Amino acid sequence: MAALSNLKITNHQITLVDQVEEKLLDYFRVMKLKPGDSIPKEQELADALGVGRSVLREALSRLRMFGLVETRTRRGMILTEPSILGGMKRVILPRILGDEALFDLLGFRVALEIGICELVYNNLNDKHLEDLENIVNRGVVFNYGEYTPVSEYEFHTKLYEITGNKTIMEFQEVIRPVSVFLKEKFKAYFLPVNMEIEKTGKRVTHMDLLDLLKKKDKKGFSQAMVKHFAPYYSFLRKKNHSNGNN
Amino acid sequence: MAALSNLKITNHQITLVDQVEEKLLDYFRVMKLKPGDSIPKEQELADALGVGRSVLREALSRLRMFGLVETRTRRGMILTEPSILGGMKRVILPRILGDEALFDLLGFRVALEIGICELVYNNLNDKHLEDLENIVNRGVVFNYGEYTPVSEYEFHTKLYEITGNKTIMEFQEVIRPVSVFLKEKFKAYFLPVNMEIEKTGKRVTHMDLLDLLKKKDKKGFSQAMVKHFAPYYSFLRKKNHSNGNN
DNA sequence: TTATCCTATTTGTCTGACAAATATAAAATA
DNA sequence: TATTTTATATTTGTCAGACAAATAGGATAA
Repeated sequence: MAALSNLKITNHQITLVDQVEEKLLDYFRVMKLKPGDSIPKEQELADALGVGRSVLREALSRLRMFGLVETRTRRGMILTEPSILGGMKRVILPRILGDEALFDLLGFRVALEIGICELVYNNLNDKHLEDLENIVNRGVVFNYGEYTPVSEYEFHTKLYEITGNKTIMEFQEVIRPVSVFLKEKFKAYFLPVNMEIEKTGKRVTHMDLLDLLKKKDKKGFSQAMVKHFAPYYSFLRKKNHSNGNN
Repeated sequence: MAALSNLKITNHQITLVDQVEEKLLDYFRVMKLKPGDSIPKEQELADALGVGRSVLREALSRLRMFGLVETRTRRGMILTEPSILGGMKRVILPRILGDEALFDLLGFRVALEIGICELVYNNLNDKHLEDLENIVNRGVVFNYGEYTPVSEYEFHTKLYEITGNKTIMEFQEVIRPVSVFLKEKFKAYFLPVNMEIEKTGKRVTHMDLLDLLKKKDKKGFSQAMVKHFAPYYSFLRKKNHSNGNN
């Protein structure tokens, strides 16, 4: 049923701070507080929860981190609208995350990028096409038909931007280091794949994608995007990569 | 260029805790620490950074929250592999997030769900088909051809599961409250849309999706998924929804 | 050699203190 | 009286010290 119930097997014992954090979030929920609403001062909260101010502050520190609460001296604390991916940003440290997590993130990114095709197509206007054209025209290919990281970045960032979805845009920024890191770490895999694609002329270029958008060919665009990401799909399908240090 | 550079305009002044948090993350990066590696004890870190132990602990509390560090009494602290979406889980509080953020999350979810089609298709095996069949067979429709939340949940969760991507699965769990909340809040929008779909016989059912998977019709499956989510797309296209309180 | 106990160390928590900032009240000025 | 300035009180940010609980590692006993 709940396939993910094993995610919360926290080995380390639950500390007071954890409990207070939970209690605070519950408090916000129960009181139906909204951004802008003020919450009691530290001492009051600490007393109400029966903990020291330091414990309360450690819990508050967590909530402050993703902008769920804001405090100004003497003015008390107010609830604010949190940054959804703010927390994620901090823990995306490719050198600390294990390969499995990194692969999952790459798969996540690729899936999302395919998934936005519909949104891109729905939102597309002439200004977007013009911008994309400029990006494609100044795009630089550096070896075996691969785009430079900057060109690649500009083009796909523009696609995200066209969706008009800020969370998706932010996600792209957060997850970029992972793609860059994996491409570098496993270049022994990607290089020959790219050479093969180049040789067989099967590459889907940014220009191709743009042309399909210009032609208002929705299905063609979606399918071309899938092809464009083919190297990643084949990479992810082979789960047993060596460490890339050969 | 950097379309998101305005994300960090933090109004509130940067506190010592924020700085220490940054310094700690830098320290991990620079020292190339990996999960399992131990880090200096609190007092040493505090002294090294020239701050009190309480400030250091507030920063550590944040890192502990996503499982980036773990501490055991007397045994010191060790780095651990963080939970990528752990932070996100905490701030997805539909009643606190604004409508724009909620819409963005819904769009994110729909895009991702469309995007996983390729991964689902790639990973699909007979056991998966059997499981899906069971889920579809015991699925319950409750009004105007709409599935009950449980049936809907089971089917789509299974699709996520087939991808074999833990981050994607976890994401589904995190974001579910948003879909549920929005569907309830804006049922005045969704109800007539669903009635219309039912009347015109254009509904793509879970059975339809399963049949396409059985037939190994990849393109058909992807396109059917887009149709299956049509109500959401049309909902998101109309940005100026009233508060749903009419 | 193995099992048990002791001690020192480290984290978790509490309390009290003070500086900095500022909302509010009080006082001074036009 | 209305407005500006000043003073006070309050609240957060930070530090320091204390102690309990847990336990690693050594000392001691079997």
